[in-house]
Amino acid sequence: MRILFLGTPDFGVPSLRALHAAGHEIGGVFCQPDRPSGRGNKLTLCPVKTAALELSLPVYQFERIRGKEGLACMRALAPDVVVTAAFGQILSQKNLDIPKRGTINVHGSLLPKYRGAAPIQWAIIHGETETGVTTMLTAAGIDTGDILLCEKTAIGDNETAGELFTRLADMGARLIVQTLDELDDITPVPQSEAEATHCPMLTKEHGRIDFARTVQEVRNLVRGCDPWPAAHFEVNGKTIKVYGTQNASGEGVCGSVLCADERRGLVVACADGAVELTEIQVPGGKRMSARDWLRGHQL
RNA sequence: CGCGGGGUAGAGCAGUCUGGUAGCUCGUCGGGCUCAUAACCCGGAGGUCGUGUGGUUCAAAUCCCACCCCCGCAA
Repeated sequence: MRILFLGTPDFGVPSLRALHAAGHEIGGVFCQPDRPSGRGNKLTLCPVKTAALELSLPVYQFERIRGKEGLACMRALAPDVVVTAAFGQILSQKNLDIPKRGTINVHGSLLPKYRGAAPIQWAIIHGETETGVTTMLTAAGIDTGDILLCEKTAIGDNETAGELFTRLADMGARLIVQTLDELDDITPVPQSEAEATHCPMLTKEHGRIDFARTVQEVRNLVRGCDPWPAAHFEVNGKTIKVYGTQNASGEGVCGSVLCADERRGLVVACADGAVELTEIQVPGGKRMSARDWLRGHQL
């Protein structure tokens, strides 16, 4: 089938590679425009573009794919199917009308739960024990289209968003290939609006740790915000990022530091107990074990 | 030329401003104490101070120059 692939960040890369490897004709890869980013504000290519160039596929970038130029470009490429994977722009009905056999999206959750921009992180933050990937026919709403296939997976007790992200991206790649293979035999199933939940795009503010919550909730936040935006809290005007935790013993006013020495580690009181922050990062410093950091610093 | 912090022993840091014998905590090795210990005491090993056949100097971790690498913010 002649496919147009729309994606921008890492999540889409395995799907793009898998479709290419499966022998599909990829008429074009669309991604967000290159933007200045990173230290020094250098112009940075997005992961999907980098992968597309490696595969010698033509890349198209539009500020608004819904715009006249974007639509014209898509039409000119005459796709059978459009595949989207974390593209980052919302398609209009005009975009959706272009491919003969429809637009299919790969999403990192078990729809209709966790519609929206950061389903993987939110699933962990909310303490879910199971998630998955879903392929669906794209409709005009955000992640509201009829479901084609889905695959479940358990979330590990200590699994971080970054780790789960990688696993789901690979699962999504297999699932999108399977979906296209079996497209004629799959009956699309409408989503249950009653069960639908929507999650917002993650911001740095979402990573702020509220020690008035339970130990488990704090630990879920840390896992779900790793590696970005990183769970963090302020002390003495410094932002300390937290990447690793474990249960600890102790009681105290929520947020109070119960101990901070290299022997006992960095322990903070929460609503129903205490949590040890085992891996941290301070501004300008590397990620390191809290005990290492405490050898040379005081809190 | 977006803003900023940093590279010193296996780990984490101080020392740099004000140039003058390389320090601290931990780990490690050996010994001691203890019913015992991640406790305590004594002793030891371990460093081209990011790189430079760079500059200044009687003397450079420290001042000057160039380069490499790591990281935070902002996007």
